[in-house]
Amino acid sequence: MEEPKYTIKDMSVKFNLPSSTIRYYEEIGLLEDVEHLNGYHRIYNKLHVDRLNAIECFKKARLPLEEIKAFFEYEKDIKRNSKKILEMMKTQKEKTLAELEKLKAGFEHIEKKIKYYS
Amino acid sequence: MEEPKYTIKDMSVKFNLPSSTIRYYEEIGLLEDVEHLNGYHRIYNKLHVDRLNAIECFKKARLPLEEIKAFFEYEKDIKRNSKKILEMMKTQKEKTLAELEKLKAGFEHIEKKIKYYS
DNA sequence: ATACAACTTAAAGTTGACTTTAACTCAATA
DNA sequence: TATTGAGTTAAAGTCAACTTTAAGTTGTAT
Repeated sequence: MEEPKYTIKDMSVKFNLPSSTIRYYEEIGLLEDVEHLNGYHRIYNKLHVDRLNAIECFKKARLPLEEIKAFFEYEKDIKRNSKKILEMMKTQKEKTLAELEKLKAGFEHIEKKIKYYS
Repeated sequence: MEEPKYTIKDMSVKFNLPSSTIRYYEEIGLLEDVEHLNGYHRIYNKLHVDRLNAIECFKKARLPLEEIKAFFEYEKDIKRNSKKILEMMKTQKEKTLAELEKLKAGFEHIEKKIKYYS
């Protein structure tokens, strides 16, 4: 079975991201080893799909792209870096939790306004 | 009883915001009618404290400052605008809810990583 | 063969929410 | 009275995360 390949348009549709953003992620090193057909058109594979999925997850948790990139760098040598990764994720867990609390508080403020103006 | 007055430093401490940010909020019209002592030093009152509290709540719900400003504008004529305000708040409720869902999903992704690397 | 849509690059521009800078003013303390 | 620390203004700068632009390339449909 052939490995599935994707054009930038495929990826753009799959992830609902503009092509320019996908190119930008490559430029800043978030997407690596992108094949260029005839040294020109980009071709993506399953690894890139997985990578973009992970990026989207981390984005939801509000990790800055630089942090996400660092994570992938560490992941290249898990043996050496698993402790560092764990530390990083735990730090991020706290931050995300704090964000969640703030957002919940904000949500309740909005709900109060809705009650008041109903 | 005298109405309590606050310097910009008081407000900065009270809200844990840099003075420059408080000045900036005035500049973009989020804080209004700020008294200037001798036409110079800013003096804030209870209304400004209330206003900044509301701003902080809306910020937690991730309303852009422009939206927050629009809300305060509408609030100046509640009779005329209560319907508009309600609509605005309901729209925002949906957005904030969507944000909450995304953040929760992100949080779970982080938790998975922590389990994996523990 | 040619037109055309879709892709490419590098560089510059955008957005929101501040922050910093420089030059100045005022009030309080030594 | 002189200095100092806090506050002021307008304007420019910063930052992350993109987006747009301009000029060029390539594959496909006529």
